[in-house]
Amino acid sequence: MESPFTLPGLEHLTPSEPAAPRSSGSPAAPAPARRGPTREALLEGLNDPQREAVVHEGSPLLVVAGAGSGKTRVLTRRIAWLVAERGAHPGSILAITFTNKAAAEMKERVEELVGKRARLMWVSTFHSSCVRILRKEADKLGYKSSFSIYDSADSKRLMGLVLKDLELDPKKYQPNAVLNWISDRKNELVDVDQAAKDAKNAFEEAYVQAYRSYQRRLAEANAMDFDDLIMSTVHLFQAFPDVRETYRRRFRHVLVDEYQDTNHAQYALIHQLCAHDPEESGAVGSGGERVAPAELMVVGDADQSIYAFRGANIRNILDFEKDFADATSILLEQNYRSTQTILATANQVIGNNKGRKPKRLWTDSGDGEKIVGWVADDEHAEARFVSDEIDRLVDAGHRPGDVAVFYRTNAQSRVFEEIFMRTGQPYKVVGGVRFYERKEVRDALAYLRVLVNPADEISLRRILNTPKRGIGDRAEACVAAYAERERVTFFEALTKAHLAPGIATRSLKNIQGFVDVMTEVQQMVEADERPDVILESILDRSGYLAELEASDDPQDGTRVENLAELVAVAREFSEDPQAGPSADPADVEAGTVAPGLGDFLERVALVADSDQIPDDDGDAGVVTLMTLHTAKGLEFPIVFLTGLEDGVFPHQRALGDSSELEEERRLAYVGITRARERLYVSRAVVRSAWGAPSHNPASRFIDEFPVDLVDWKRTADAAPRWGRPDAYANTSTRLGAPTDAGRRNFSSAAARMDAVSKAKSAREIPSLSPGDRVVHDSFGMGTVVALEGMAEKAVASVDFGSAGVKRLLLRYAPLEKL
DNA sequence: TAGCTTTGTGTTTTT
DNA sequence: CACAAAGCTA
Repeated sequence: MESPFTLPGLEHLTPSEPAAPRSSGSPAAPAPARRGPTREALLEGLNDPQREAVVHEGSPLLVVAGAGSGKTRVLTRRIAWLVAERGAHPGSILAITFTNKAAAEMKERVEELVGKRARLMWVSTFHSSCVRILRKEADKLGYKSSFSIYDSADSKRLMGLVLKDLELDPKKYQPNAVLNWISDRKNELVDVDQAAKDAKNAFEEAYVQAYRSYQRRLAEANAMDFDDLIMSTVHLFQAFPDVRETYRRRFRHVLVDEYQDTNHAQYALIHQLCAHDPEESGAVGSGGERVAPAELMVVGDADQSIYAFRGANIRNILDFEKDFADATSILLEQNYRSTQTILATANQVIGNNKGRKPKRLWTDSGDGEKIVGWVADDEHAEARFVSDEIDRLVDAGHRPGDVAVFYRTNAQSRVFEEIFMRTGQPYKVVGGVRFYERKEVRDALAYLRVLVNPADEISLRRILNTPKRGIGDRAEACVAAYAERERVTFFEALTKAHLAPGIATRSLKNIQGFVDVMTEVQQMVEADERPDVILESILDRSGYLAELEASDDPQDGTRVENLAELVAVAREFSEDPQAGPSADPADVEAGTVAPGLGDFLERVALVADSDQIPDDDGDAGVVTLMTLHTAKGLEFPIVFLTGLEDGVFPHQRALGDSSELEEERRLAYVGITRARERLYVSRAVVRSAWGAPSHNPASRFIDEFPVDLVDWKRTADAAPRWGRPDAYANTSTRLGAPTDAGRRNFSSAAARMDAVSKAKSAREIPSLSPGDRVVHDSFGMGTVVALEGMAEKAVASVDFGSAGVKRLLLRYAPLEKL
């Protein structure tokens, strides 16, 4: 079965090559005499079910892997096993992971086991794999191989244009709502025509119209959105059975991680590659020789399914045995990560979900510490508790790098950042505002995208007048109208702007200048110049960099720095021959595809979380902050689970819906099971959102914790009723004051009052000069970089480090000189 | 056309 | 509250 029949694109490769010597620090067994690791080495340290999963052959396999049960180990060992023991060609292995980080990690670990031939495997996310396929087969779908990938911001812009064109009431049809609807369709593989048939009312018909127009414009722009990447690949396989056959033939082993998070489209893709061909059993011989389906192994845990909101369908994992004939299941329940106390808590919490398959994690490593609980008066006090506790832990010999702080929503990170900044505790926020989402970075990337794909209208319009070059809305509209009328791309219309009616001569000249720069730099692209060189060149020649440098707004200074960083990223990419996630590794090896600008853009589009990889060793002194969603797949010796309040976690939106509530509970399960040794849980009695304080009851999940396993060091009873006159007493007095009874939004009106009175009473305008250190209530410590305006109108620009440079009106800003 | 002011919108989570 | 988009004026 593993005989090396011809693999597309792999003919030139020798199927076996000696494994690279392992580094001495490798945890695996010592180097074996024959090539690759020994059987014993590959199975060493595995328990029975793990071993069974590694060596299983012949039928589709579902591995139900509880949290911390060593599933990554099983996956990597199995891949190594396939290569070393069963003679599988690395190029015939497709391993799908949920994040790029997981993919990189898995690749590395397999490479440690079997050597550098592992590089021929496809180990990537669904999206990256699909892009690889689509780039090769783009022409069959009417696309060019250079198609752009639109992220949600691009999609939103495009949808804005679409809705305007269709003259739909912007109040009733908001871009995001329409896009979510379309995304749902795409995840269910419902194309425009099918959606049209399904439309039940005028409202949905309007959505369909938007869907149709949106798809048309995407195609015209030679662009796909995230969901298209999966859906189009499935459609490609459906419409071109021979193409599908090629990939079925190629991928003899398919492994899918985090299977519980797959949506219908992803399921369909796997099914097409790995299920028995339905046509095959019916009319035998009609299609000539058919290849037996690939061996499939999926790994997942229904209890960790936390992406239903994004279309993930737990059904996929629950029904695996029905979907794939003769499937085998293996259950991994032994946990190698956490203490029994932590596991018992996790088990009990998740046990409140209905209709799940029974599973109980256990460990033989002992009970460990009790869980520590804390009820704080407000979110600042909660953060202070976390900070104090970390200090204590560090004094006791723990490393800050062993500590993670989890919260439900990104916004909650602020108070922690604030306190850590104040105490000087280094920290790292994973996720949140991303490098690649900053304006200047997006602008730069838009330039690059247009260079690669001039049809990309959204990117083109973004940069047309950025930097300001005197091409206004009016001129842009004229060009757009001309493009529409002549049925040419927007870029083409720009080159022929002189033919478009109604454009001012001045605008025309500016347009020509822009077009000239773009076409000139395009020649660099065609000459396969390095991405970093092209980037520097376009930043320079477009005048973008010059505008930022000439600006006296200190924020633009950080923008320049960010662009420099982007150039550095591009340079690193250009110099890494293994870089392009887009290219088939087989092609890269053969030297047929060199990573170019297109590959760089793809890396940026699909690997946008590259800066959030928490290294194991690099950051021993740095506390990690992240949302619970981001935490999935990670582990930390010490975990703080914060904001355990009804309305925060579980989230407000989930409170009324039992299935959403169950998803929140799974999220809690994920959070709890990240902890290796110690788990802290905390909540705040009062939490301010939008500047309006709200009083949240304890999270219902807290009631689901085993009572005797949690040691509440502080409870709600300790809440201040007497003693110091503190903020809450004041707040409630103000809230209770009837003066504002006529206002619509009672609490936010009170909050506004609060802000005003603070500013009036306590605030004296601090006299500052550049270089002064200051503290801001929410941004923390910063350095004054510039001052403008006088007295009441004085504005300071303050560099808050990771929070960026802010311009603050001193009259109101909660700023204190140090 | 550009800069300023006003208005509105968002806080789930991500490829 | 903070930011983006839209609207208005010079």
